Amino acid sequence: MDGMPNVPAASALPRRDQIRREAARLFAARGFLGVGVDEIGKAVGISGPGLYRHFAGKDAMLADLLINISERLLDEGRRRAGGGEGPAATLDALISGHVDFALDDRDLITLHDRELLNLKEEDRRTVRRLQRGYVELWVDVVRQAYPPLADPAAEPVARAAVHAVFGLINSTPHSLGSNPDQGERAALQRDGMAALLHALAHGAFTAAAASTGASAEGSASPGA
Amino acid sequence: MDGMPNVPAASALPRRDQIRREAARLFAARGFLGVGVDEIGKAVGISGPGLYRHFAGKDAMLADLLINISERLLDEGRRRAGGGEGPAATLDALISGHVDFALDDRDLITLHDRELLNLKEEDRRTVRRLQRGYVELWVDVVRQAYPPLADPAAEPVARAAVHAVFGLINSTPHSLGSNPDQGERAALQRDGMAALLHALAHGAFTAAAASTGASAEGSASPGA
DNA sequence: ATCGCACGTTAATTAACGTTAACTTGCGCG
DNA sequence: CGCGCAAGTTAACGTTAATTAACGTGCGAT
Repeated sequence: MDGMPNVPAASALPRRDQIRREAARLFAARGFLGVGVDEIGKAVGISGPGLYRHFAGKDAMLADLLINISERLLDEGRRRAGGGEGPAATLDALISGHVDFALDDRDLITLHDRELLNLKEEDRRTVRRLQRGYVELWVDVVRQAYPPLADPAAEPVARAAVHAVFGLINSTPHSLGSNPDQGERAALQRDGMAALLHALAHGAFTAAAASTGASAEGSASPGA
Repeated sequence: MDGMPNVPAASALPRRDQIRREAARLFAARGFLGVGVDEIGKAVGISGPGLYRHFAGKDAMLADLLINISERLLDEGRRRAGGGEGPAATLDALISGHVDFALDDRDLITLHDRELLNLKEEDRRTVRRLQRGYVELWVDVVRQAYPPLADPAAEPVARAAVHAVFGLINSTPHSLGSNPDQGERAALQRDGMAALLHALAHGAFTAAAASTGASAEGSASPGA
């Protein structure tokens, strides 16, 4: 237990990470319960139970993926929120970060809200805590960027709008063409999609703020 | 084969529909592969294989649910699109229809884009054809309502925006409080959420149109 | 050289699940 | 009355999947 002679840190891609990537791809494509461990093994060149040298079990792979993505989202979000710029620029940074994530880690974003129910209670709580932190981060920034949403009564509106914008940005997997060679019909390229999603998110928040300023923004307003 | 003496049409809720509802609830909660037929049976008061008197198999239940929801969406969409009003009013009608659907049939909306991969090839093609028709309906109306999007080069933008707005509206299951008695924190009531989603969708489309009018809207625009 | 461990392999174990078989029951109708 | 069928029941079957056991192999360090 002296140095670290056994750690293959110099290897191009550690087996563990290779498994992570393939597992994410397969889980995203066919669902956690829809892929067997043998299939994951085959995807990384080893077969079946050999995976158990690297992960405690199939559940542990999913937990690793979901916890890691949630942590990365939250960390990067905190980093961008701490940029010391104005609320508007901060919100832009948050949006860009999330858009990049959705475009570059499509598999993980898909898993992130599709497979939460396949986690054991403890891991699910962990992920949910991280997700909640991330949402709160956004809610705070959005309310600073749009004064009408800063009203205490508008807090549920801001929160719902944040969730909705997540759904908007995460819609990418459904609309982006799969193969890069030829668009299935004529899909947008990555950067165009990023710009569009950014604009859409902005438009949604602007509309949320505008809708709040008008009539009843509180809890129960009967009638039209 | 004379009249129809055997059809229990007068019953309060035909067994078949009861199964549909419970299966949708369970599938949405824990995934198609995550619930067993015994569990579905127990939910409707019969046990296990008794379901096979009403459906050809578990696959058939999911297919029934997904095809039905896709048909309902498309039919209602066509109905609202044929209202003979202006493009703006038509788009409003489409949005309202989809919002109602997302709020009132949350389970089905969840299944709609979560469980498509668990269908057999033929059923999957059927559902995809219906979904595609629904998307085309929206794309046409959106492009009429927002002239900048009518430009042929902006067609991919319009399509992506439609997908994104679907993701936005369908985010409801994640953000709406589950139990009606007491909001888990302080969630929006149904009508408030409907109004908000409507406004957000509008804002997103407006932003899409605005973003198109400005710079390069074509395929590849290098640089910033 | 050889000990020991990281990393795999294949075979066995166990549990769960979808589906089918064989059998019951209650009710409408000639 | 008693036929016949819709609608269930429980038991059995066959498959599949996750996990564990038992067993190899190559290499780095003493």
